[in-house]
Amino acid sequence: MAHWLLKSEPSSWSWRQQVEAGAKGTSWNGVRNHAAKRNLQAMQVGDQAFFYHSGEGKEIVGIVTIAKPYYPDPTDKTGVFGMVDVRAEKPLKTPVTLAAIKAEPRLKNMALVKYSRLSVQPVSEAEWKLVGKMGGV
DNA sequence: GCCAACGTTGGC
DNA sequence: GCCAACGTTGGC
Repeated sequence: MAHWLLKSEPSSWSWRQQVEAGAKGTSWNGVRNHAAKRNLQAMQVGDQAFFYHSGEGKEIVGIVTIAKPYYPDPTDKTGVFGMVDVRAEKPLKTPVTLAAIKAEPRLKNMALVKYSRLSVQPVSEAEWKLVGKMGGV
């Protein structure tokens, strides 16, 4: 099972809204970047992803599960981009901040640090475990 | 096909 | 509010 990281500005879509969406989940739409698209396409149902708040917070706040694999994004008129469905799994007991990630040498290769603008990122098994531990999961 | 200009993202 | 990174656009 692969792991991922999804970024969102809380002002447009927050962890709280994701939780309130409940078990049915919601579509992760609006991705308009080809590298991010490739990651979305690689996702499988049951994969888990960190939910990261950019801008306000700058921290990983929760874990979501992929509920539906890649399908066309109706908000994209060009038809080039797609999306997946995700549902909130659980919050981190302690949010893991970007500062904490940057301060941890074993996380220096995380995409979040190296490719900060990429909105859908892969997370390695080692990174997933360590960040989970830091977050009290 | 190159590259300058421009827009967007997101950390600081 | 600034600016670096980076993707996209458009002139040549």
